[in-house]
Amino acid sequence: MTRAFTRKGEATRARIVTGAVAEIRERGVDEVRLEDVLARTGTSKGQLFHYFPDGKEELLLAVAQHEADQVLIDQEPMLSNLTSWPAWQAWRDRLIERYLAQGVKCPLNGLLGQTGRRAPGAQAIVTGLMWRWQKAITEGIRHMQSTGDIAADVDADRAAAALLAGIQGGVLLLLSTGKIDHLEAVLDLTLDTLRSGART
Amino acid sequence: MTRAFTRKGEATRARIVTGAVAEIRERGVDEVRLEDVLARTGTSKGQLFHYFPDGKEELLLAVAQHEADQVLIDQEPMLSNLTSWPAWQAWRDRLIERYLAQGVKCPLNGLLGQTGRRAPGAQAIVTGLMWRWQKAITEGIRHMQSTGDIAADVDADRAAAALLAGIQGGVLLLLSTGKIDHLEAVLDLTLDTLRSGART
DNA sequence: CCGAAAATGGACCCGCAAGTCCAAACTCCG
DNA sequence: CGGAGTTTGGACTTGCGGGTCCATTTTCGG
Repeated sequence: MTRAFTRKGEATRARIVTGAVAEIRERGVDEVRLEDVLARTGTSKGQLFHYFPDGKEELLLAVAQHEADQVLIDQEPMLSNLTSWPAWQAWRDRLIERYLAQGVKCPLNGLLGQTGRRAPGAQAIVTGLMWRWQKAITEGIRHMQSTGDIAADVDADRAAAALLAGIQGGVLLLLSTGKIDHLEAVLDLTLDTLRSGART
Repeated sequence: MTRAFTRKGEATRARIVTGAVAEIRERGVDEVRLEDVLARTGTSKGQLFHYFPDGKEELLLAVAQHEADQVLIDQEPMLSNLTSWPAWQAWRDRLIERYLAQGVKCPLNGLLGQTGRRAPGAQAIVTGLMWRWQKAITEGIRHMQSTGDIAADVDADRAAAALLAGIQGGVLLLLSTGKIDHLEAVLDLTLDTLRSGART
Protein backbone atom coordinates (compact mmCIF):
# COMPACT_ATOMS: atom_id res chain seq x y z
CA MET A 1 0.00 0.00 0.00
CA THR A 2 2.99 2.29 0.12
CA ARG A 3 5.81 2.15 -2.40
CA ALA A 4 4.93 3.22 -5.86
CA PHE A 5 8.18 4.86 -6.85
CA THR A 6 9.83 4.12 -10.15
CA ARG A 7 13.56 3.90 -10.58
CA LYS A 8 13.67 7.55 -11.51
CA GLY A 9 11.51 8.54 -8.60
CA GLU A 10 13.75 6.75 -6.17
CA ALA A 11 16.71 8.59 -7.60
CA THR A 12 15.03 11.96 -7.24
CA ARG A 13 14.11 11.21 -3.67
CA ALA A 14 17.68 10.29 -2.90
CA ARG A 15 18.92 13.43 -4.59
CA ILE A 16 16.68 15.54 -2.39
CA VAL A 17 17.92 13.87 0.77
CA THR A 18 21.52 14.27 -0.26
CA GLY A 19 20.99 17.91 -1.03
CA ALA A 20 19.25 18.48 2.28
CA VAL A 21 22.11 16.82 4.12
CA ALA A 22 24.61 19.11 2.45
CA GLU A 23 22.49 22.18 3.02
CA ILE A 24 22.05 21.40 6.69
CA ARG A 25 25.73 20.75 7.17
CA GLU A 26 26.54 24.11 5.71
CA ARG A 27 23.91 26.27 7.32
CA GLY A 28 22.47 24.36 10.22
CA VAL A 29 19.04 22.89 10.72
CA ASP A 30 17.30 26.11 11.67
CA GLU A 31 18.51 28.07 8.70
CA VAL A 32 17.47 25.61 6.07
CA ARG A 33 14.56 26.57 3.87
CA LEU A 34 12.88 24.12 1.59
CA GLU A 35 13.57 26.48 -1.27
CA ASP A 36 17.30 26.15 -0.71
CA VAL A 37 17.15 22.42 -0.99
CA LEU A 38 15.05 22.68 -4.12
CA ALA A 39 17.44 25.12 -5.73
CA ARG A 40 20.47 23.03 -4.87
CA THR A 41 18.99 19.81 -6.14
CA GLY A 42 17.21 21.29 -9.11
CA THR A 43 13.86 20.02 -8.02
CA SER A 44 10.46 21.59 -7.45
CA LYS A 45 8.00 21.96 -4.62
CA GLY A 46 5.77 19.43 -6.26
CA GLN A 47 8.50 16.83 -6.22
CA LEU A 48 9.47 17.40 -2.65
CA PHE A 49 5.96 17.02 -1.38
CA HIS A 50 5.43 14.09 -3.69
CA TYR A 51 8.23 12.15 -2.04
CA PHE A 52 7.79 13.59 1.43
CA PRO A 53 4.06 14.00 1.99
CA ASP A 54 4.63 15.26 5.51
CA GLY A 55 6.91 17.95 4.18
CA LYS A 56 9.82 19.35 6.07
CA GLU A 57 9.26 17.17 9.08
CA GLU A 58 9.59 14.01 7.12
CA LEU A 59 12.56 15.24 5.13
CA LEU A 60 14.37 16.24 8.29
CA LEU A 61 13.77 12.85 9.76
CA ALA A 62 15.24 11.19 6.70
CA VAL A 63 18.27 13.45 6.97
CA ALA A 64 18.64 12.67 10.66
CA GLN A 65 18.57 8.94 10.01
CA HIS A 66 21.14 9.37 7.29
CA GLU A 67 23.45 11.34 9.53
CA ALA A 68 23.02 9.00 12.46
CA ASP A 69 24.06 6.06 10.35
CA GLN A 70 26.99 8.04 9.04
CA VAL A 71 28.32 8.63 12.52
CA LEU A 72 28.85 4.93 13.07
CA ILE A 73 30.00 4.24 9.52
CA ASP A 74 32.73 6.82 9.98
CA GLN A 75 34.08 4.83 12.89
CA GLU A 76 34.37 1.59 10.99
CA PRO A 77 36.10 -0.74 10.76
CA MET A 78 37.67 0.26 14.06
CA LEU A 79 34.54 0.39 16.17
CA SER A 80 33.60 -3.19 15.42
CA ASN A 81 37.07 -4.52 16.06
CA LEU A 82 38.20 -3.21 19.40
CA THR A 83 40.20 -6.34 20.02
CA SER A 84 43.62 -5.04 20.98
CA TRP A 85 45.10 -1.90 22.46
CA PRO A 86 46.44 -0.73 19.12
CA ALA A 87 42.95 -1.18 17.74
CA TRP A 88 41.49 0.97 20.50
CA GLN A 89 44.13 3.56 19.82
CA ALA A 90 43.29 3.57 16.13
CA TRP A 91 39.65 4.08 16.99
CA ARG A 92 40.56 6.94 19.29
CA ASP A 93 42.59 8.54 16.52
CA ARG A 94 39.76 8.17 14.07
CA LEU A 95 37.32 9.86 16.40
CA ILE A 96 39.62 12.80 17.01
CA GLU A 97 40.31 13.10 13.34
CA ARG A 98 36.68 12.92 12.35
CA TYR A 99 35.44 15.51 14.78
CA LEU A 100 38.39 17.78 14.25
CA ALA A 101 37.55 17.77 10.57
CA GLN A 102 33.89 18.29 11.19
CA GLY A 103 34.63 21.22 13.44
CA VAL A 104 31.71 23.28 14.53
CA LYS A 105 29.22 21.73 12.17
CA CYS A 106 27.27 18.99 13.83
CA PRO A 107 24.07 18.38 11.93
CA LEU A 108 22.75 15.90 14.44
CA ASN A 109 23.26 18.14 17.37
CA GLY A 110 20.46 20.40 16.33
CA LEU A 111 18.04 17.52 16.23
CA LEU A 112 19.65 15.93 19.24
CA GLY A 113 19.10 18.91 21.41
CA GLN A 114 15.51 19.61 20.64
CA THR A 115 14.82 15.95 20.45
CA GLY A 116 11.24 15.20 21.17
CA ARG A 117 10.08 18.51 19.85
CA ARG A 118 11.08 18.36 16.24
CA ALA A 119 9.39 15.01 16.22
CA PRO A 120 8.92 11.99 18.36
CA GLY A 121 10.77 10.16 15.61
CA ALA A 122 13.91 12.19 16.14
CA GLN A 123 14.12 10.95 19.67
CA ALA A 124 14.04 7.38 18.41
CA ILE A 125 16.77 7.98 15.88
CA VAL A 126 19.13 9.48 18.40
CA THR A 127 18.34 6.88 21.01
CA GLY A 128 18.97 4.17 18.46
CA LEU A 129 22.30 5.67 17.50
CA MET A 130 23.45 5.91 21.08
CA TRP A 131 22.28 2.43 21.78
CA ARG A 132 24.23 0.93 18.87
CA TRP A 133 27.27 3.00 19.69
CA GLN A 134 27.34 1.95 23.31
CA LYS A 135 26.74 -1.67 22.40
CA ALA A 136 29.81 -1.65 20.17
CA ILE A 137 31.94 -0.17 22.93
CA THR A 138 30.63 -2.66 25.45
CA GLU A 139 31.50 -5.51 23.16
CA GLY A 140 34.98 -4.14 22.74
CA ILE A 141 35.46 -4.02 26.48
CA ARG A 142 34.09 -7.53 26.90
CA HIS A 143 36.44 -8.83 24.27
CA MET A 144 39.40 -7.20 25.98
CA GLN A 145 38.32 -8.81 29.21
CA SER A 146 38.21 -12.20 27.55
CA THR A 147 41.84 -11.80 26.59
CA GLY A 148 42.78 -10.44 29.98
CA ASP A 149 43.68 -7.01 28.63
CA ILE A 150 41.05 -5.40 30.79
CA ALA A 151 40.38 -6.45 34.36
CA ALA A 152 37.50 -8.85 34.71
CA ASP A 153 35.95 -6.91 37.55
CA VAL A 154 35.24 -3.92 35.35
CA ASP A 155 31.53 -3.45 34.71
CA ALA A 156 31.59 -3.34 30.93
CA ASP A 157 28.18 -1.74 30.63
CA ARG A 158 28.85 1.07 33.03
CA ALA A 159 32.30 1.69 31.65
CA ALA A 160 30.89 1.88 28.14
CA ALA A 161 28.12 4.20 29.29
CA ALA A 162 30.63 6.52 30.89
CA LEU A 163 32.90 6.49 27.88
CA LEU A 164 30.05 7.20 25.51
CA ALA A 165 28.90 10.07 27.67
CA GLY A 166 32.43 11.42 27.74
CA ILE A 167 32.63 11.31 23.98
CA GLN A 168 29.31 13.09 23.58
CA GLY A 169 30.35 15.75 26.02
CA GLY A 170 33.72 16.07 24.37
CA VAL A 171 32.06 16.69 21.03
CA LEU A 172 29.64 19.13 22.60
CA LEU A 173 32.50 21.09 24.08
CA LEU A 174 34.28 21.01 20.76
CA LEU A 175 31.17 22.56 19.30
CA SER A 176 30.99 25.34 21.85
CA THR A 177 34.62 26.07 22.52
CA GLY A 178 36.17 25.00 19.27
CA LYS A 179 38.83 23.03 21.12
CA ILE A 180 39.35 19.29 20.87
CA ASP A 181 41.03 19.12 24.28
CA HIS A 182 38.06 17.75 26.16
CA LEU A 183 37.47 14.92 23.76
CA GLU A 184 41.14 14.02 23.86
CA ALA A 185 41.23 14.10 27.63
CA VAL A 186 38.22 11.83 27.91
CA LEU A 187 39.54 9.28 25.46
CA ASP A 188 43.08 9.20 26.75
CA LEU A 189 42.24 9.16 30.42
CA THR A 190 39.51 6.56 30.02
CA LEU A 191 41.68 4.25 27.98
CA ASP A 192 44.49 4.68 30.51
CA THR A 193 42.17 3.71 33.30
CA LEU A 194 40.89 0.68 31.45
CA ARG A 195 44.44 -0.40 30.70
CA SER A 196 45.71 0.15 34.19
CA GLY A 197 43.59 -2.47 35.92
CA ALA A 198 44.66 -5.30 33.66
CA ARG A 199 47.07 -8.14 34.26
CA THR A 200 47.27 -7.40 37.90
CA MET B 1 24.94 56.96 26.88
CA THR B 2 22.98 53.89 27.67
CA ARG B 3 20.86 53.50 30.77
CA ALA B 4 17.84 55.66 31.03
CA PHE B 5 15.57 53.26 32.89
CA THR B 6 13.64 54.30 35.93
CA ARG B 7 13.03 52.02 38.87
CA LYS B 8 9.75 50.92 37.34
CA GLY B 9 11.33 50.32 33.97
CA GLU B 10 14.02 48.16 35.47
CA ALA B 11 11.33 46.10 37.15
CA THR B 12 9.42 45.60 33.93
CA ARG B 13 12.54 44.55 32.14
CA ALA B 14 13.25 41.99 34.83
CA ARG B 15 9.70 40.74 34.67
CA ILE B 16 10.02 40.13 30.96
CA VAL B 17 13.23 38.17 31.37
CA THR B 18 11.73 36.07 34.14
CA GLY B 19 8.69 35.32 32.06
CA ALA B 20 10.80 34.41 29.07
CA VAL B 21 12.87 32.05 31.19
CA ALA B 22 9.74 30.28 32.38
CA GLU B 23 8.25 30.14 28.93
CA ILE B 24 11.39 28.66 27.44
CA ARG B 25 11.68 26.08 30.16
CA GLU B 26 8.16 24.94 29.48
CA ARG B 27 8.09 24.95 25.72
CA GLY B 28 11.66 25.07 24.48
CA VAL B 29 13.51 27.82 22.71
CA ASP B 30 12.13 27.14 19.26
CA GLU B 31 8.52 27.17 20.31
CA VAL B 32 8.58 30.46 22.13
CA ARG B 33 6.76 33.34 20.54
CA LEU B 34 7.18 36.85 21.74
CA GLU B 35 3.43 37.03 22.18
CA ASP B 36 3.55 34.23 24.72
CA VAL B 37 6.04 36.10 26.84
CA LEU B 38 3.98 39.25 26.61
CA ALA B 39 0.81 37.45 27.62
CA ARG B 40 2.47 35.72 30.53
CA THR B 41 4.09 38.86 31.86
CA GLY B 42 1.22 41.17 31.10
CA THR B 43 3.33 43.44 28.94
CA SER B 44 3.06 44.79 25.44
CA LYS B 45 5.07 44.77 22.26
CA GLY B 46 6.00 48.35 22.85
CA GLN B 47 7.52 47.51 26.18
CA LEU B 48 9.47 44.53 24.96
CA PHE B 49 11.08 46.45 22.15
CA HIS B 50 11.63 49.38 24.43
CA TYR B 51 13.76 47.31 26.78
CA PHE B 52 15.22 45.01 24.14
CA PRO B 53 15.80 47.13 21.06
CA ASP B 54 17.28 44.18 19.21
CA GLY B 55 14.15 42.21 19.87
CA LYS B 56 14.06 38.47 20.29
CA GLU B 57 17.77 38.06 19.80
CA GLU B 58 18.63 40.31 22.68
CA LEU B 59 15.99 38.81 24.94
CA LEU B 60 17.21 35.31 24.23
CA LEU B 61 20.72 36.34 25.08
CA ALA B 62 19.58 37.74 28.40
CA VAL B 63 17.76 34.51 29.12
CA ALA B 64 20.79 32.44 28.19
CA GLN B 65 22.99 34.41 30.53
CA HIS B 66 20.46 33.98 33.29
CA GLU B 67 20.28 30.23 32.78
CA ALA B 68 24.02 29.83 32.51
CA ASP B 69 24.48 31.54 35.85
CA GLN B 70 21.76 29.38 37.34
CA VAL B 71 23.55 26.19 36.38
CA LEU B 72 26.47 27.03 38.62
CA ILE B 73 24.35 28.53 41.37
CA ASP B 74 22.43 25.28 41.59
CA GLN B 75 25.65 23.46 42.39
CA GLU B 76 26.57 25.69 45.28
CA PRO B 77 27.80 25.55 47.91
CA MET B 78 29.16 22.14 46.96
CA LEU B 79 30.98 23.08 43.79
CA SER B 80 33.12 25.66 45.53
CA ASN B 81 33.99 23.38 48.41
CA LEU B 82 35.23 20.13 46.96
CA THR B 83 37.58 19.66 49.87
CA SER B 84 36.81 16.15 51.08
CA TRP B 85 35.39 12.95 49.66
CA PRO B 86 32.06 13.44 51.38
CA ALA B 87 31.93 16.88 49.83
CA TRP B 88 32.54 15.44 46.38
CA GLN B 89 29.85 12.89 47.01
CA ALA B 90 27.42 15.61 48.05
CA TRP B 91 28.19 17.47 44.85
CA ARG B 92 27.62 14.32 42.84
CA ASP B 93 24.27 13.81 44.54
CA ARG B 94 23.24 17.38 43.88
CA LEU B 95 24.04 17.06 40.21
CA ILE B 96 22.04 13.86 39.84
CA GLU B 97 19.19 15.38 41.75
CA ARG B 98 19.16 18.57 39.78
CA TYR B 99 19.20 16.98 36.37
CA LEU B 100 16.80 14.27 37.35
CA ALA B 101 14.38 16.97 38.40
CA GLN B 102 14.99 19.00 35.27
CA GLY B 103 14.38 15.95 33.15
CA VAL B 104 14.10 16.54 29.46
CA LYS B 105 13.95 20.30 29.68
CA CYS B 106 17.30 21.88 29.14
CA PRO B 107 16.87 25.49 28.14
CA LEU B 108 20.54 26.01 27.50
CA ASN B 109 20.92 23.03 25.26
CA GLY B 110 18.99 24.70 22.50
CA LEU B 111 21.33 27.64 22.52
CA LEU B 112 24.30 25.44 23.18
CA GLY B 113 23.78 23.33 20.12
CA GLN B 114 23.27 26.04 17.59
CA THR B 115 25.80 28.18 19.27
CA GLY B 116 27.27 30.64 16.91
CA ARG B 117 24.18 30.81 14.80
CA ARG B 118 21.65 32.20 17.21
CA ALA B 119 24.23 34.79 17.97
CA PRO B 120 27.92 35.16 18.40
CA GLY B 121 27.10 36.20 21.94
CA ALA B 122 25.58 32.81 22.75
CA GLN B 123 28.88 31.18 22.05
CA ALA B 124 30.55 33.45 24.57
CA ILE B 125 27.98 32.71 27.24
CA VAL B 126 28.33 28.96 26.91
CA THR B 127 32.07 29.11 26.71
CA GLY B 128 32.15 31.25 29.81
CA LEU B 129 29.96 28.83 31.70
CA MET B 130 32.10 25.85 30.78
CA TRP B 131 35.21 27.72 31.66
CA ARG B 132 33.98 28.63 35.15
CA TRP B 133 32.63 25.15 35.70
CA GLN B 134 35.85 23.45 34.75
CA LYS B 135 37.85 25.90 36.82
CA ALA B 136 35.88 24.99 39.92
CA ILE B 137 36.41 21.29 39.34
CA THR B 138 40.11 21.80 38.74
CA GLU B 139 40.41 23.68 41.98
CA GLY B 140 38.63 20.88 43.80
CA ILE B 141 41.06 18.34 42.43
CA ARG B 142 44.05 20.52 43.31
CA HIS B 143 42.80 20.91 46.83
CA MET B 144 42.40 17.17 47.21
CA GLN B 145 45.92 16.73 45.95
CA SER B 146 47.18 19.16 48.54
CA THR B 147 45.71 16.97 51.25
CA GLY B 148 46.94 13.80 49.66
CA ASP B 149 43.47 12.53 48.88
CA ILE B 150 44.20 12.50 45.19
CA ALA B 151 47.50 11.34 43.76
CA ALA B 152 49.88 14.16 43.00
CA ASP B 153 50.69 12.83 39.56
CA VAL B 154 47.16 13.38 38.33
CA ASP B 155 46.94 16.17 35.77
CA ALA B 156 44.23 18.26 37.40
CA ASP B 157 43.40 20.19 34.24
CA ARG B 158 42.98 17.17 32.04
CA ALA B 159 41.07 15.27 34.69
CA ALA B 160 38.71 18.19 35.14
CA ALA B 161 38.29 18.54 31.40
CA ALA B 162 37.38 14.88 31.10
CA LEU B 163 34.99 15.02 34.01
CA LEU B 164 33.27 18.10 32.67
CA ALA B 165 32.90 16.48 29.27
CA GLY B 166 31.48 13.40 30.92
CA ILE B 167 28.93 15.45 32.77
CA GLN B 168 27.88 17.29 29.63
CA GLY B 169 27.54 14.04 27.76
CA GLY B 170 25.67 12.49 30.63
CA VAL B 171 23.17 15.31 30.59
CA LEU B 172 22.89 15.11 26.83
CA LEU B 173 22.11 11.43 27.05
CA LEU B 174 19.62 12.11 29.77
CA LEU B 175 17.96 14.50 27.39
CA SER B 176 17.79 12.01 24.55
CA THR B 177 17.20 8.76 26.35
CA GLY B 178 15.49 9.98 29.49
CA LYS B 179 17.76 7.85 31.63
CA ILE B 180 20.16 9.16 34.21
CA ASP B 181 22.39 6.10 33.98
CA HIS B 182 25.10 7.69 31.89
CA LEU B 183 25.51 10.66 34.16
CA GLU B 184 25.68 8.37 37.16
CA ALA B 185 28.21 6.10 35.53
CA VAL B 186 30.45 9.02 34.62
CA LEU B 187 30.38 10.54 38.07
CA ASP B 188 30.81 7.34 40.01
CA LEU B 189 33.50 5.84 37.83
CA THR B 190 35.44 9.07 37.59
CA LEU B 191 35.36 9.67 41.32
CA ASP B 192 36.38 6.06 41.92
CA THR B 193 39.33 6.48 39.63
CA LEU B 194 40.40 9.71 41.31
CA ARG B 195 40.11 8.08 44.72
CA SER B 196 41.95 4.95 43.76
CA GLY B 197 45.28 6.54 43.02
CA ALA B 198 45.56 8.26 46.37
CA ARG B 199 47.61 7.40 49.42
CA THR B 200 49.67 4.95 47.51
C1' DC C 1 1.94 1.66 -28.98
C1' DC C 2 -1.60 2.68 -25.38
C1' DG C 3 -3.39 4.18 -21.19
C1' DA C 4 -2.93 4.29 -16.19
C1' DA C 5 0.02 5.76 -12.86
C1' DA C 6 3.98 8.36 -11.54
C1' DA C 7 6.95 12.47 -12.02
C1' DT C 8 7.49 17.29 -12.62
C1' DG C 9 7.01 22.49 -12.55
C1' DG C 10 5.66 26.30 -10.58
C1' DA C 11 2.01 29.64 -9.49
C1' DC C 12 -0.67 30.53 -5.64
C1' DC C 13 -2.42 30.68 -0.88
C1' DC C 14 -2.11 31.67 3.81
C1' DG C 15 -0.95 32.06 8.54
C1' DC C 16 2.28 33.33 11.60
C1' DA C 17 5.13 36.00 14.32
C1' DA C 18 8.74 39.62 14.34
C1' DG C 19 9.18 44.24 14.19
C1' DT C 20 7.28 49.33 13.50
C1' DC C 21 4.83 53.31 14.99
C1' DC C 22 2.60 56.59 17.46
C1' DA C 23 -0.53 58.46 20.63
C1' DA C 24 -1.81 58.32 25.43
C1' DA C 25 -0.51 57.91 30.26
C1' DC C 26 2.56 58.15 33.69
C1' DT C 27 6.86 59.84 36.60
C1' DC C 28 9.78 62.71 38.50
C1' DC C 29 12.63 66.71 39.13
C1' DG C 30 12.94 71.58 39.67
C1' DC D 1 2.61 72.39 38.72
C1' DG D 2 4.78 72.02 34.30
C1' DG D 3 6.96 69.75 30.93
C1' DA D 4 10.88 66.65 29.37
C1' DG D 5 11.61 62.17 29.37
C1' DT D 6 9.97 57.41 30.18
C1' DT D 7 6.66 53.90 30.02
C1' DT D 8 2.80 51.65 28.03
C1' DG D 9 -0.78 49.68 24.77
C1' DG D 10 -1.93 47.80 20.80
C1' DA D 11 -3.07 48.37 15.89
C1' DC D 12 -0.71 47.74 11.73
C1' DT D 13 2.85 46.33 8.37
C1' DT D 14 5.61 42.98 6.34
C1' DG D 15 8.12 39.23 4.68
C1' DC D 16 9.02 34.78 4.92
C1' DG D 17 8.40 30.16 4.01
C1' DG D 18 5.68 25.92 4.35
C1' DG D 19 2.10 23.74 2.13
C1' DT D 20 -1.63 23.21 -1.71
C1' DC D 21 -3.11 22.45 -6.41
C1' DC D 22 -3.33 21.25 -10.86
C1' DA D 23 -1.91 21.08 -15.60
C1' DT D 24 1.65 18.93 -18.25
C1' DT D 25 5.03 15.52 -19.32
C1' DT D 26 7.23 11.15 -18.73
C1' DT D 27 7.47 6.32 -17.54
C1' DC D 28 6.46 1.63 -18.05
C1' DG D 29 3.94 -2.78 -18.08
C1' DG D 30 1.31 -5.44 -21.25
